[in-house]
Amino acid sequence: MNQLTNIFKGLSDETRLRILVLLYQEEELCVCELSGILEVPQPRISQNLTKFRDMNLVIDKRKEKYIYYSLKKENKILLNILKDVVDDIGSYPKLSADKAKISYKEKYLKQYCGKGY
Amino acid sequence: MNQLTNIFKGLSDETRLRILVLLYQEEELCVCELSGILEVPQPRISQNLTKFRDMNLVIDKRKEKYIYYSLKKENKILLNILKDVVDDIGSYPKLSADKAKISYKEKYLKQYCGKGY
DNA sequence: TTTTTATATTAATATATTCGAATATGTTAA
DNA sequence: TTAACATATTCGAATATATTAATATAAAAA
Repeated sequence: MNQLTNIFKGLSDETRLRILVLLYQEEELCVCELSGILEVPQPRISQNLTKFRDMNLVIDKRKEKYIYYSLKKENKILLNILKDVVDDIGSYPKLSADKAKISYKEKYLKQYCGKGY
Repeated sequence: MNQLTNIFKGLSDETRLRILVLLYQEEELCVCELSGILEVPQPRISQNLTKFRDMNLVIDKRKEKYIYYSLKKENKILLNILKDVVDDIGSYPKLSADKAKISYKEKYLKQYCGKGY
């Protein structure tokens, strides 16, 4: 039950909610993409992702310079809750705006130079 | 979106989650029933219910001596989330135990003497 | 009216959270 | 190796939240 209240605590902060909603909509995102899309300083993104990892809500995978985060698919409750939110995303302009920015995510890989990742 | 993170904040505390889960499963409960079922002091129940009322998550209705609280049916997001939790209530022994105690709720109306309420 | 019961509020204190600044670590590229 | 970049960690200040005890209000019963 602590696991459950912790999930809600995770969702109770705007930045963290935005991160999780983005990860629900996009298979994986790295720290700098999240920082760029949300316009939130990198350390804050990183701190929150660390908490999520400690809570077993996300996993991380390094790909060269970048570390990509994605939701743990095993956590059904979290996925169900995020589905509830995303199903109603039209009611939340900020979440919709974040989603729109996913298409431009490469922009936030500052060193991106067409190498295919 | 603040409304949304506030809902999650509401759910992120064990006592508050238990209150909302009870109200999801039972049309209405008064303060002393909640206090008795959860074994949590009355002022704490009352304070949390006041916050819920301020957030438009519950409504209250006086019936003689007692004040009964119930969920606002308009808040679809909250109801959906509570459904997710209750659908998996078997995973949360404390929530299941609370639910079982609903049958004895009259016990917590200390002045109950068979008058039909 | 006085007492009892149910609920709400307040004040004091303890605890937790958030955020930014500074810094550290790890990786890649030159 | 050094420089540049991506990510992580630590710490302190400001703020928010939780908890308890004491007390207030309001309705019902005596």
